[in-house]
Amino acid sequence: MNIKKIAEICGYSVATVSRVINDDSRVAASTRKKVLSVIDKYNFVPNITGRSLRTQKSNRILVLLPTMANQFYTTIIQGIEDTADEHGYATLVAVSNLEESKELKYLHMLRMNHVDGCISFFNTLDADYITQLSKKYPFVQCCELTIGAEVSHVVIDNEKAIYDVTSEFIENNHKTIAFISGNYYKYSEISRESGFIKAHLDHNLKLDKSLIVKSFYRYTDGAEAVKKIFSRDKTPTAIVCASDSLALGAISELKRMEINVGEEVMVIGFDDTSITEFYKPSISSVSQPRYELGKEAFDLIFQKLNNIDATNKKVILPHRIIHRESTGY
Amino acid sequence: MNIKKIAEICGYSVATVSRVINDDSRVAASTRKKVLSVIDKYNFVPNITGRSLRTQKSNRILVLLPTMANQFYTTIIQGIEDTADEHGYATLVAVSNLEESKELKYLHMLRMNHVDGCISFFNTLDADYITQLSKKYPFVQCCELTIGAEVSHVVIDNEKAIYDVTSEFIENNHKTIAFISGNYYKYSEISRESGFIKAHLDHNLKLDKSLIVKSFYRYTDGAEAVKKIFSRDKTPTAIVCASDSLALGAISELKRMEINVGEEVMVIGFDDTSITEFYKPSISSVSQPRYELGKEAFDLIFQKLNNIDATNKKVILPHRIIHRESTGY
DNA sequence: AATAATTTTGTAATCGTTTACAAAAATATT
DNA sequence: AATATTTTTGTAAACGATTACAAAATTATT
Repeated sequence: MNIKKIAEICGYSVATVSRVINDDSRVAASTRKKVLSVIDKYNFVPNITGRSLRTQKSNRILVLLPTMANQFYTTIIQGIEDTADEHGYATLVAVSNLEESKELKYLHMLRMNHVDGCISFFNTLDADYITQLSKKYPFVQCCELTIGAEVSHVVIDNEKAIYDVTSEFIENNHKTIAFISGNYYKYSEISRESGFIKAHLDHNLKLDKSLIVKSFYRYTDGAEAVKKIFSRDKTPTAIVCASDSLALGAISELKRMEINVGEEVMVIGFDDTSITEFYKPSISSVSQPRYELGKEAFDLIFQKLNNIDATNKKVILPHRIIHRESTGY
Repeated sequence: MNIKKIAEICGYSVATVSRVINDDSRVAASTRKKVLSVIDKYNFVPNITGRSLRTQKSNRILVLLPTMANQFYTTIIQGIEDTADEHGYATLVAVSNLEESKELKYLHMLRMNHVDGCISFFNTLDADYITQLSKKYPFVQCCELTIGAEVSHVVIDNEKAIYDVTSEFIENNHKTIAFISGNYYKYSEISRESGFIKAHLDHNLKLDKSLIVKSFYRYTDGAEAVKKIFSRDKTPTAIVCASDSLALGAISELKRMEINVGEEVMVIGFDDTSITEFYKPSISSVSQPRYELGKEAFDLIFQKLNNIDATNKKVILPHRIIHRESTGY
């Protein structure tokens, strides 16, 4: 079944049928009614390929993830998908594995009109490239951003999140606080670290830089970091972690050392992935509004889809600090 | 840049250029060389929309998940994606949320040629529908299957997995063993339960049906199940769970009851999701070969993509039982 | 009632490919 | 050298939609 057959059955031209489909005002009410009834009867849905070829639009957006293996993304994608669906867009998910070549390959889909826009969660490409790309194609960064790039994005205030967490510890009389983070030198890491430092400054607490440990985000890296930190003279009474996996590793090492987490030492993670709730002790964490991040990301790209020259918006959504056993609750 | 421009630059017709692109043998070697150099120079990639319209193929497959919120799927999808990519197929991921209407909506993409085939992880639709669908469109079930449907699928031997696990417990002298499962009445559940029962029969161990508890797959359901089981006279010394989340809930409840998991009571989960390794105690589990399941699922659909009448294959991949602290290792 | 203005409909080109079929060129056979 | 065969190339029609533009039908204005 295609538009031509529908047209034949109706006794109108394909142009008229097409106008009905696309809600074009210049078609008589009576005609519209007849055409719609035939469309309905045959369950006709216009072929998206034909339409895409003609309109040079695919009505698809690409979601570009650094990896699939992170619980954190699933709810965000759901938010994107639901919102995209409402606006008649399909969502395609692809994974770059942090490889620039794969990233370029998928971004090539923009140039080829295979997708109309891209929501990206992490870019290895530089600010200039991203800026230029975003001038020509609807492009939005979500949760991470390329520092210096002119592009719409939606994030939480990573600096403030860690600032708040750290300040809370300081206000509860913790004098020695450690910070375990990743070392990709990306926006989220830089701003989280700066939040950690700022909290010390604002509360006149002297900060020993050796309390800041950086490695990767693996579970084992959290454990290693704790070993390192606790080989110092003055050991911390609170540990701020830049991810839940780091917090998990840190806590399991502390348990091995028979240090009571939540009493002797407080630990907090980041992202509030499902493991935080189930672990013993349950892990306090900074929660990002995942579904809303996804929804907002689509809203942002939708503006660009309708007008590529729409101004770049920088949206910041609120985070929440969730206290569980690992911070003594 | 399009094929017409390339043709002009080369001084050949679009037909010849198209033949070069599609590795058609009837083009002179010298011509091929010239055309390829121009294609290379301009970085030309044929427009997939134009091609799709003409060939009535999209070179895309759909992966239909019941939910995104399960770590279990990520590696399988990676396996599908990598293999699909090798064969020039793009992978689209969609989520049904177990709603029949959404499932139908996405399957409609098959009829509309938006995708060439579908790999599905759970179907709410009945065997007849699936059978008919699979006759007309490349369709493969992965990890789950619709009992009675004639369709290619790839699974592990769920019955044998639980049979092996249970048998091991029996052989290690456990006399009272509980089984906690979901109650969707899907293939995996039915076969796992039957493996549990069969192991008892084959080892002449009497089975009290009240030791089989069914609910959902949530963490809390595992905890509830343990409460129920331990309110009996004769409490079990081993618990077989149909998922890791159930095992997690069970273990945390046992801990609350101050029962030593891995010594007094053994617990094993299913799927070997990342939490199993990190929890305290670490959780034993049945591991499915996730990447290979994905790879095989694509291989199966690839056969159907090339010949819709290819015979339906039922592939069974090997599982592994991984022992950790929760079974005393 | 004739004309102008507006609304409704149709014709045909277009998007970027692939592919029957035809035509031309190259090679083989007599 | 003439003809038959094979190889290589080109022409033009599809695929299924949208959309200028033209034409026809309707309505409004005089």
